[in-house]
Amino acid sequence: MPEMPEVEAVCRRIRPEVAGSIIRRARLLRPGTAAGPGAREMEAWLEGRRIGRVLRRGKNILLYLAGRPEPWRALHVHLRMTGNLEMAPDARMHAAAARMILEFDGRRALVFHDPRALGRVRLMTADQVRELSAAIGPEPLSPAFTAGRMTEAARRCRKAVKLFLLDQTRIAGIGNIYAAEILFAAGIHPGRRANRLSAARMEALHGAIRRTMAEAVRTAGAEYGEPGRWGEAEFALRVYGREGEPCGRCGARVKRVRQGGRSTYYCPGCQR
DNA sequence: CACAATACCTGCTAGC
DNA sequence: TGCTAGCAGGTATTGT
Repeated sequence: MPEMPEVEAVCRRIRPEVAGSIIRRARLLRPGTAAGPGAREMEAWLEGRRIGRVLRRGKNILLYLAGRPEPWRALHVHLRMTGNLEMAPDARMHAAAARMILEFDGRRALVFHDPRALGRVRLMTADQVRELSAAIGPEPLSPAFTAGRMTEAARRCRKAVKLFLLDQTRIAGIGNIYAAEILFAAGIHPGRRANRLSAARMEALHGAIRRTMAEAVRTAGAEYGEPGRWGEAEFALRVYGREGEPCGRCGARVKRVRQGGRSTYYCPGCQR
């Protein structure tokens, strides 16, 4: 489910409780959830560690763990489609979909919950964290993400612009919903080739990415008093999930097409 | 290399 | 009511 704005909201929500806490006990409740080396090994390394910073890069969550005497590591969490991280007041109280539990002092725990079990956790060395970050494109809300830099990336991509937006190596954090909303905001047809957009459209696309993602971060964050909800109620979706409904701007029926095996929604009147 | 298709999982719902 | 096909906000892997 979560795209960058929802992942950011998860980080903001758990950070005050998690940062500075010591992991008394780590439990991986499903073998496949731990990517790479064994789950038992990972649990053993985690126990007794203090969590430092809680950072996000694209859709990736990194919980930094003090090493001493060995070098620090980070617990990398990817929520994929249905994952979520939540604080539980009591580690014994968790749903069937709990995949990892990090128990802190006095029963408090951070629970990785993931019904569909596509999410992954992995212990990373400093080098692996650097590699991960280097493999991902710029954060859309960072100063580094300029119209110029985006245009350069797009010029090298012959795919449909919708698929360009979803490619994490080019821009970090955009997913299926916001890609559709961004293209609606920019007035660009999702099937246009990324490398063939005019300079004016590159500017429009860049602006739409920044505005849409900024708005989504605000709305996803605003809603986070309510655990388990993903911000869909606050952010006004104009095309996503609205197949057959009239476009709020021009009245044409919203269309759904398949791109890269996934649904794309767009307004044939507004997006050319 | 770039790109497309498929695999990975479970749960929900629209339609019969 | 009960079944099933189709779909779900992501990405690693495999194939062309």
